[in-house]
Parts: sequence; structure tokens; C-alpha cells
Amino acid sequence: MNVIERIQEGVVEAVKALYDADITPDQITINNTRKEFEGDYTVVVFPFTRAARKKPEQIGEEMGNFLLEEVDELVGFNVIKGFLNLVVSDAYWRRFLLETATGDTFGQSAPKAEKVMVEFSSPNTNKPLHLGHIRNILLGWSTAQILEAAGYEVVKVQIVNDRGIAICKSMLAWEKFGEGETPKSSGIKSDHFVGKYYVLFEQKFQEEYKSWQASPAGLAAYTDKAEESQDELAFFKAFKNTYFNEYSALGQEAKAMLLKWEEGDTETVNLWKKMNQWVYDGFADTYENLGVSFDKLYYESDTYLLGKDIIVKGLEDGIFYRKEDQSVWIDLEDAKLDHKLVLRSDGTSVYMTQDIGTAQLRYDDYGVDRMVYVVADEQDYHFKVLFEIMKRLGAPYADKMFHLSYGMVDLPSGKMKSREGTVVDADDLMAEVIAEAKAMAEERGNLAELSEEERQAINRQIGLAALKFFIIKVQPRKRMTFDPKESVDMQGQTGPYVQNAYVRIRSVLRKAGAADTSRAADYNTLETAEKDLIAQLFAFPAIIEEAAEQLDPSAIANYCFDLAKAYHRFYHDYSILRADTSEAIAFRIQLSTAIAQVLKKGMELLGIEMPEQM
RNA sequence: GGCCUCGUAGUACAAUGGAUAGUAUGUAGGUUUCCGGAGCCUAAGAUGCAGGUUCGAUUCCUGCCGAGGCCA
Repeated sequence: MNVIERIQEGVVEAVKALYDADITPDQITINNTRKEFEGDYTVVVFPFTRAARKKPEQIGEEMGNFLLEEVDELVGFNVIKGFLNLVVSDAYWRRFLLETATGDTFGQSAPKAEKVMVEFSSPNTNKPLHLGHIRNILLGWSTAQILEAAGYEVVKVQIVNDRGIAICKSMLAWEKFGEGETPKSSGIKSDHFVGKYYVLFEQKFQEEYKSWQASPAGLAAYTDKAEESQDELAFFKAFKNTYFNEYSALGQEAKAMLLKWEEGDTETVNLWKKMNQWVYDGFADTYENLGVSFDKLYYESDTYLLGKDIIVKGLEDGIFYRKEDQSVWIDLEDAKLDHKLVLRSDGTSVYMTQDIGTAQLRYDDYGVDRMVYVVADEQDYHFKVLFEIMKRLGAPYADKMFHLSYGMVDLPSGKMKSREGTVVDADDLMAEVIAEAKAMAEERGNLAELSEEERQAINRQIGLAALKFFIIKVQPRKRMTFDPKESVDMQGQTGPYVQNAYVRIRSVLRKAGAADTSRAADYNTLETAEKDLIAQLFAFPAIIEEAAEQLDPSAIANYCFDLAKAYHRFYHDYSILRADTSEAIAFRIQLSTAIAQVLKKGMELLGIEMPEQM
């Protein structure tokens, strides 16, 4: 049992013994003592005034004396207003550092015997990955790592949206205008290659639409269908989808292709396979470069028909109802949601149908206890509805389905819009930050003695650290502004700053060589700065648990930064290898070792690698 | 129109209902004969507005204003 748990237990006992009242540990607020006061942990005693019928100051005194008596780790206390500041013994901190924090498994929780599925990335296959995907992927990956560290068994999956009208557009454009060009012959990365044809389709379609607008048919449509106040521009913008579906020759062709695909037409299916494979090859590079992987890929082409049988069964059980037009719905008004369509009148699926079926499929595949969906916040409502439906269907995991909802990424100039060409491409972005790291290293003259290959590896680690940290440090639910200039910053609250703390320690430890650290336990003049660092290390497991529970990797990022900052300051203020006594040297080596280990482990949870030098 | 999320220094981010709201960047200044200066130190600078609950509100509740989103 650690010191915080002992304090909690002690407070419960104190309230019982002193005031004859029962409280639970979670009713106790224990904070870190603010640095202007003496002490390590602070118990807020205001909440006990009711039970005790005494002034906060008096309760603090009484409780302080009780805890001092009962909790061995405590050596003193003081009371300021309603705050009981507790002083933990140096011996405890010393022991904690040497026996626990320096251990290999520090930060890894015991197994929780619960399996979690994390779904993330889940791209469409018609275009390459962009900045929005990067936020998704980083969140998903780090959440999965954090859940593992917290003791869960984790399965990382994505569902690839490999079918539908979008990929048919790319296919059609390639067939019509590609003249046999391939990624190889063009030298273009293969997912970008497919994206190029998607864009080409949109261009050709726009051209067709423009000329139709000027034609008699187009003008007639405007005259007949435009609303009164609508000018031509607004009308044709709003009319685009209708035009695609009902008038466009290209639209007809694309839709015909989708139909042929659905019928299993060999030629179409082969084309589809070929182009999707190009995309997968390209994605694989991007994922590898980002340092992420998946345990299982689900494909929409396999799952898009799932769920219908569940709907039919639910209809029999009265969970769903059928309207006169034969469409099937669910009434969720008593859950403060709406009526929701789950099967169209012609019997075809909607997204919800598919998601119901896919959830069940995953459960059948893995027997997971919980599911985490990493999906942007524009789908908040969708997931509320999905989870509510799963509850009513009696899915055993329904109470443990979570939507890790995150805000969209904006640019300083506003929203990313593919139509306006402001989308930041994932591959370009990574290349840019790595180039920036390289430029920075050259400017400093670092790494000159290394081989080209080693330098490249380090620049990659630094560049990606800057990018990843910049994105992960923001709480998921918040919309964030991505300033490309700031994302490559390497000073201040950044990934490279944390890496630098690690590199410093590694450098010191290399110089220390195989120094004898056996005397560390005899170091008995613990400085406040040292104690604070140990207390920060102490918090690591709890931070991980909290981040796992909240599905919030930003907590880890901020923790790592705070620890790195505290170490940088300590390093500046104190000598390590030139400390006054051999005990101090030994102790500080151990302290530095533990901090390096925690920084590495913490950043690893975010998918950020630590270089040995930079 | 209904519902959801978010409003904190110039900018970007923190703060399980707890003490004098933390950090970074930018700005101004300082810092290297010594373990790595991608560092360290100093200064100025913020809770959208109005109520409510509470011993205590950036945090919870209500209304308004603003940004974004979802559903027709």
C-alpha cells in the first residue's frame, strides 16, 4: 500500500474515531501541497465540518495528530485554514525511489482481466491520409498503449471504408483517363496516385456540370426549381448532388459501376481490388512511418450487409417497429433521443445497421468486454444512438461502449477544406517536420560524428516527436488549431524538449559508467528539489490509470513535460556526478535513471521514441 | 427550429468543487572557464456576460452572447 492509500485509510479511521462518522476514501480530497507551504500532501478538511461540528482549523489539528500517530510514513503536519498539510518522511521517498521507481515494470499496472477493443483511423480508400487522420491515429494508438499499461488486454482495429461511390469515382476516372498509368510508371506514392484520380473525377465532373449549367436544360432547371431568393450560384451549389444523381453522365457511369460491383461483376471487382491494393500499400507506408499498427482490419465490403438479421430479430422482440412504408425504426425518445431509421423501406441498410452488425461481429471474434471508437465529434449523436440501441438489444458489452470523441483540427486560416486545397497531407507533414529537425541539427552542428543513417533516424524521431506531442497535448474533445509553424517548434512545451531531458540524462549516465550506486540508500540529506522529483515519479502510475479511465492521452503528455521541466531545473541547480558526497552522487544517478525510464515509458505511451542523443 | 460540444494572457495549451488560476510561445532583460544552452532565471500579461448553489466556482445549475457540430 502506498502513502496516498495509507493517508486515505488514515483519514477514514480518523473521522470514525474522532467524530464517529463514516466516509469512503473517494470522499477525501488529497492534493499535492502547494509549494509555498511545508508538506507533501494536503487533505482538505472542509468537508468534515458537518460531521465534526467543529472549526476547520481544529479538525485539521486533531486529524493531523491522529494521522501522525497512525501512518508511519508521516513525520509532521501543519494546518492552514481548512488545509491539513502532511509531511512524508525522507526515508519513505528514498525507499520508494530505490525500490520501486527504478524498477523495470514501474508504471505497468497488474492485469485487469478485461479485453478492450480500440477502433481508430478507419479511412476511406479513395484519398490519402491527412492531418485529421493523424489526430485520430495518434489518439487511438496512444489510448491503446495507455490501456495496456493500465492492465487491459487491447485489440487495435480499424474498419476500412473500401466500398461505395467514392472509390468508384477513382476507378472510373482511372479507367476513362488513366491510359494504363500505374503508381510505378508515374512514380507517385500509390495512395496518392488513387487520390489523384479521385480529384480528376471531381474536376471532370465540375467541367461537365459547368457546361450543363449554361445549357438550356440547366437554365430550365434553375428557372423551375430555384427558390425565390436564390441566385444562380447558390442554386447550382445546392443542386450539385441532385445533378450528380439524376442528370450527370459521369454520375450515371459511377453509379453503374457501383451496381456492377454489388452484383459481383468480375471485371469491376478486379479493378476495385487493384486500386484498393494501391491504396493499402500507400497507407501501410504512412502507418509505418507514423509508427502504428493494427491487430485486425475490418473491411466495409465484408460488413456492409451485416446487422439486418439483428434488426429482424429485434423487430420480433418489439425493440424496433415497422412503418407503413415497411421501413424499420426505433423509438428512443425516452432516452432523450429521437426516432431512428435502421432499415430502409426497400430493405437496404443504413450506417447504423452496419454498425450494429459490426459490433456483434467483433464481439463474436474477440469476446471483448469494452469497445472504444475513436471518431470525430461530428458523430457524437450517431454513437449515442448506437450505444442506446445496443443496450436495448441486450448486448453484454453495451454498457462499456465508448466514443472517444475528438474535435476537428483547424488551420490558422480556418477549416481544412479539400475543395479549397487546404487539406494538410499526412505524408507531406511528416516529411516537413523531419526536414525541420534535420535543419535544426545542422544549424547546431549536432550529430556531426554520426553516420548519415544514424542522423536520419534521430531526425525522424525528433521531427515526429514535435508533431505528435503538439497534437496529443491537447485534450481530445477540444477542437484544436494546428499551426504548421508551431508544430515544428522544438523549444518550450514540445516533444523535443522532453527528449532533450532524456538525452541529457543518458549523457550523464554514460559518463557515470558503471559507477557504484550501492551507497544511494545512505544518502540522508534529501533536498526539496529531489523530494519533489520523487513525488512526481510517484504519481506516474496514477496518471496512467486516470488517463486510461478518461481515455485522455493529453494527461500523459502534460505529465511528461512537467517532469522534464522539473528535471531540467534540477540539473541546472545541482551537480550530479560532481556532487559533494559519494552518497549524493549515487543517489542522484539513481534518481536520474528513474526519471529517464519514466520519461521514456511515458512518451512511448504516446508513440514517441526517445533518441540517445540529439 | 431542436439537441450536443467548446469559450482561460496577443497566440497555443493546463488546472478530480479547494489555498495567491499553472505552463509554453511571443515581448523586454539576464545567464555558458564546470555533468549537453533544443537548457536555466527575471518581468509584464487571462477565467465571454449576468445570475444561482456552496465555507469555497475556471469547474456544477439557469439565462444571454460568441465559435463549431449533429438532426431535419
